[in-house]
Amino acid sequence: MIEAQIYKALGDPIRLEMVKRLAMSSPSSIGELSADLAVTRQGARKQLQVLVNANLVQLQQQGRQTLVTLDRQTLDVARAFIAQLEQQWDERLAALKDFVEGGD
Amino acid sequence: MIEAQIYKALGDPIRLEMVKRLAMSSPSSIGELSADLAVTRQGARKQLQVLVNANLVQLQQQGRQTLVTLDRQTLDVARAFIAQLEQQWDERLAALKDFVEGGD
DNA sequence: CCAATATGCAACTAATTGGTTGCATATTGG
DNA sequence: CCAATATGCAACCAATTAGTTGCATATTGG
Repeated sequence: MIEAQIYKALGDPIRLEMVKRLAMSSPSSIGELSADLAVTRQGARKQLQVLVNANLVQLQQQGRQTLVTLDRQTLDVARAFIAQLEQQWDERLAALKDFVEGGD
Repeated sequence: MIEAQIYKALGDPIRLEMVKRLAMSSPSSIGELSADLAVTRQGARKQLQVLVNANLVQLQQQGRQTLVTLDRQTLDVARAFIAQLEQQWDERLAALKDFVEGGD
């Protein structure tokens, strides 16, 4: 279940906030991304690493700061998987409806 | 961050497997849903409760068994939120491209 | 009626996660 | 050059989660 790790990474308010910030302004430095959260810089850094491990973001050194870039492809995997579940659900529902309505 | 709880619930292989099964055959009984997983029935039941708490599924008593139904609306919230992030990303990217290309 | 079925609840342990503090190190503006 | 900036790494503690075992209870087919 490759996708599980992605959802797990998104399943935390701090990490989701980081992803939201990146959607608005990517790349950001780790410092920017960690500002004004409810945790220390090092706490935020550990959360960021979870996003890195899930391939939701990528890091790139730049002088004394590190830039964080959102990985759109991984977001897409997450979205597409849910869309697929929904499609299966819808198809089954339609089939059931046909069956119930019978020869109408 | 209401969505975080939903992703967190999806962020586990056992729970994601349950959701996948439900997309194929909902409603299922708790027993069916818990069969052939790598954990005991009670272990599976605890995982199922996480899905209930995130409103991803609903329970409904039926005689001696309990039926589990997938909640499509909640899946939709999860999918739509990611889609929105992607859209923001795309818009920013387009704006940046326009800026770089300047008066072309 | 009663054994088999389907499930629930609680206590407990082990593993993982979330967060902190303390210290080290590389880069850079003035 | 050097103080300020931006970051990393490791040890540690607290809280949450994952999973188990053991036992209780309601429903139902024969």
